[in-house]
Amino acid sequence: MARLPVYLRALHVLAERGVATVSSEELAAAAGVNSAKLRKDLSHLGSYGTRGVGYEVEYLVYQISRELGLTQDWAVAIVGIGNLGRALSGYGGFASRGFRMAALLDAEPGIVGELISGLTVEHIDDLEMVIKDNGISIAVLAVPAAAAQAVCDRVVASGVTSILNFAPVVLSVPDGVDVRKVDLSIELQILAFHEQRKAGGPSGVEQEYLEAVEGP
Amino acid sequence: MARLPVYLRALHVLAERGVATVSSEELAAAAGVNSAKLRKDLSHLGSYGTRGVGYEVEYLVYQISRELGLTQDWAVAIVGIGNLGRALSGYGGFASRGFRMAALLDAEPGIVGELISGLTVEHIDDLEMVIKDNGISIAVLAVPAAAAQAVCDRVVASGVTSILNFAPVVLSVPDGVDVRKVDLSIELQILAFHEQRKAGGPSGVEQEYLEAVEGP
DNA sequence: CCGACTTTGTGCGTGTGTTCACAAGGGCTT
DNA sequence: AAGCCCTTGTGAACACACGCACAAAGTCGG
Repeated sequence: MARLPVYLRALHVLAERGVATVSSEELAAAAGVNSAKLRKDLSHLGSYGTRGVGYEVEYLVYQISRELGLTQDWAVAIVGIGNLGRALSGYGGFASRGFRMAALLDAEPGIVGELISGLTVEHIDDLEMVIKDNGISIAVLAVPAAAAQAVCDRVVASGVTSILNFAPVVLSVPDGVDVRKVDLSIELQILAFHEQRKAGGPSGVEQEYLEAVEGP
Repeated sequence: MARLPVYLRALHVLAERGVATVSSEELAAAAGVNSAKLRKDLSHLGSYGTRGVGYEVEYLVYQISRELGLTQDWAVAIVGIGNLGRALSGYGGFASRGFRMAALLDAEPGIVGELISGLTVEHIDDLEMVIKDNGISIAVLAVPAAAAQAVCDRVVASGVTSILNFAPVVLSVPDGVDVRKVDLSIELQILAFHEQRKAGGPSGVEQEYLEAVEGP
């Protein structure tokens, strides 16, 4: 389930505060979900709480981490070291959860060789070699839209089976390869949609198109 | 619907290629969804295609843009000009869709005054003034987790009703304020989860916790 | 002008996710 | 040791979204 990471983060906060046990009600509030949903999620992964008491924070952290595969070390490559790629390479939230930035790649000669977050940027021509040598199974694509599919094909051919795509295109990949897409512009558009709804919605302006196209 | 921006992007690509009309089947393939779903989405917003022909690309672009509120100009503020804030301020996908970066804010004296993407970074002490003077209704939060709720409260108090939150915390806001959360670490965790599933899943390691805690 | 073909719009069955509500179960107090 | 109270785990109703499949509708060729 996609909510497990949210629970996990809330649990980490509680653990830092020294909380030993937590009820489903409290944890659900911290995670921003319904308590029944949380209990069902946790029971679904077979983890047990104690009736009358709640869940032991440390135990639950371990169970969820294991379920998510965070008890192992994942080597991640970032392809495309523009502004976004740089931001991602320095993002602390990755390393603290078992993700190790293992390689940075770019096509721009002015960027290749640069030292960023302790890693030297390598040339994308060496992509296949870099991926195989470092045992990379997850790639982050922060490249321009026009290059995304080509880069995607190459990382898949090199053995990568999970891709986090920031380019605004729909990638096509073979079966067995997972793609998650983060589109920053889409998020803003969804906000604008709700914002407009608050302001009364688009009703009453149905004729705008004709006016814009044909003149009033 | 959250899929409209995806359709819109696909339509823009088609428009650039000079395509005049498109069938639901073609557009659905470009957007990566089922064609029946696409038709239902489009009919839901009252837009009409032509049976036997398809949808007129230009007309559909306008209809969806209007539905999403992209025909108006949205002023956006970015709070927190770290690596991520810089990447966002320079992201071209915003300006091309009716979003205008109107203000950049940060608390760090070394950053305030800096010129980034044509804007001077302002001090967060002036947040209320900046938001009101620029008519900002959407704020992007790229601040550290510890500061996020406080900043959120301030932008809401200043009249912002839509927030795009990159900080890894669950923000609490009054009714009428929309929050969308982008958590880069969560996306990777979800990928790791599927990656682990492919490799055989967490079965067989149930005893690891006891061993890790109590010794073998 | 007519018929065949294409594509939209939608009714319906199906499956999934969400929520309520409650019984089962365990701890804590007396 | 016994009963009370709290919390989990889950059964069942509900709501929603998805996709198939088809009828309505409009176009194009003859």
